[in-house]
Amino acid sequence: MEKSTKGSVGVTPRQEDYSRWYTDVVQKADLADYGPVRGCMVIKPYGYALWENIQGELDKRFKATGHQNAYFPLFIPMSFIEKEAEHVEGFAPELAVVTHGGGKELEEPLVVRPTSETVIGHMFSQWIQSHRDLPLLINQWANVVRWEMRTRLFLRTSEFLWQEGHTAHATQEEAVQETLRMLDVYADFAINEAAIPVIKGRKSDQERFAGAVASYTIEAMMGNKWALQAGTSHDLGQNFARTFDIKYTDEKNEQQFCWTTSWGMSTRMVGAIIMAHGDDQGLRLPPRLAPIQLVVIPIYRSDEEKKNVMEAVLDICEPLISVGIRVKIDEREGLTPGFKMNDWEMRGVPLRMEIGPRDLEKNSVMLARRDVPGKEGKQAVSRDNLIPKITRRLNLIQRNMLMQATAFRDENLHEAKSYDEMKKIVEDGWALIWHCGKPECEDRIKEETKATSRCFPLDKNEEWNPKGQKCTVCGEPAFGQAYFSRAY
RNA sequence: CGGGGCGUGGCGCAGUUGGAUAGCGCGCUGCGUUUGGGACGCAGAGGUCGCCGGUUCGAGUCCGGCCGCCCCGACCA
Repeated sequence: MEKSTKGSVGVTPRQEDYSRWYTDVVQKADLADYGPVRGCMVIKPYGYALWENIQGELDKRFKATGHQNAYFPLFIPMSFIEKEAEHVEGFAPELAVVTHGGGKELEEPLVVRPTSETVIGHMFSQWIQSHRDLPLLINQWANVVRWEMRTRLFLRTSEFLWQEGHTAHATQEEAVQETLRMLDVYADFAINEAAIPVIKGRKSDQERFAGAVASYTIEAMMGNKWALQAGTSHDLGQNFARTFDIKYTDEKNEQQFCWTTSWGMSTRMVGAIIMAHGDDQGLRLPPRLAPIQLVVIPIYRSDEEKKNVMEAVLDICEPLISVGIRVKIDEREGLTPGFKMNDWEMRGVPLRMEIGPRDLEKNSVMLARRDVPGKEGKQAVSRDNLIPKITRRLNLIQRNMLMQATAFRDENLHEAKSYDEMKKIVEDGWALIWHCGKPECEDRIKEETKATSRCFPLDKNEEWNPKGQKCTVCGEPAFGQAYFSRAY
């Protein structure tokens, strides 16, 4: 009972202070640390390993859908950013600008990329000549910088890591299709790898990417019922094609502007995983992304016991490792098994195996699930056929975490028939309303309730601007049904 | 940038109206006993008290000025 506050282990309970809980988890689970520069974080090995797993799964999906990786420069001429009117306006306040190089003032300031539509557009215009060059499907893994006022580890830092996909197409249909296809890729990744049940939707004009025709998003619900935008996909129309002169010659030998898209997912996803799954014991990682899937805790008293136990541990682990299960043996000396159990729970390892003298006698091991707290999640299993037993459990945990998160989300989605009803709902959940999509209306809602429009969910909107539906808040014709909630 | 708070070993803090060698918990090092849900004993290491200046016989403590951080508000993956 008096365990969660002892020493350097244990986190602030979520109910007491959710932000502090989050910060505690990030630091105590050893994911990240604060860097010397305001708003910049250091991603520690454990956190980076998680990011690498995220990268791996996404990258696989990008390749499978025909995209190729490339790399574009960090520095962008200021003039590039200024070319697209809405784009500058959107990004101007958060640009980091380099004015000096080699001890001299530069003729033209360089912007540290906040995103790469402009440079990539510039290059695309040189690479694309003919319809035979299309579609051009490019992705880059990179860091970007957006000067932020208030920062939080993983969720909003001045520098962050992400991937940005950039594609050019011959037709609008194809570009729209690409935008939605990549949204599906993100949703598939979130649901099946991260075990986060996201809602796919379209952003309001207010929330739309600066320079896009339409922005799509996957929205996830965090443990405090706030929303987190976990990935975005943008239909850029011909906006960037026109400003950067991305043209191709069609079959009739006529010049046409391309239709472009861009889409991104960032290290913010790590924050989403923490907040969608974490509990008062700390982090809970979905097995498919967890850097360590199975942690093994040897238990022994004497040197004699230690020798026997360690022998069994290696014996048991070798085949598991050889089939690709990510196993960690906790051989640290001078720490009790109890401490180690709590420590690895804090770090979110999905499955734990305890091996001690009693297990050797019975030719068994103890398995404990992170997603089922306490004794209930613990089970002695025989040493025979451990590979399928462990694989099965990891799959179960993965599925269970998705189920838990889905149940939690669904409990907190509510339709609101009136503005008053909506006000109540968004205090502690997401409200679905008919919404006009007008910035003035959204501003008012935000002012009065602190909630913002998250998205017009695709599965609840067969068509935009349906006849006869009125905005629940202002009474103007509705663009569609939209979720509103507090958001990160 | 506005409001609130805070800077003291790695972390969290205490330090009274100025007073002696700056203390406590956790962590860290060594040794021993422990080890199936956050072990214990003993012995150690580690601090220009954010920075600069001032008042004073004497400043962690008082005054002034900087710097940095955290929380709350307007922008954002």
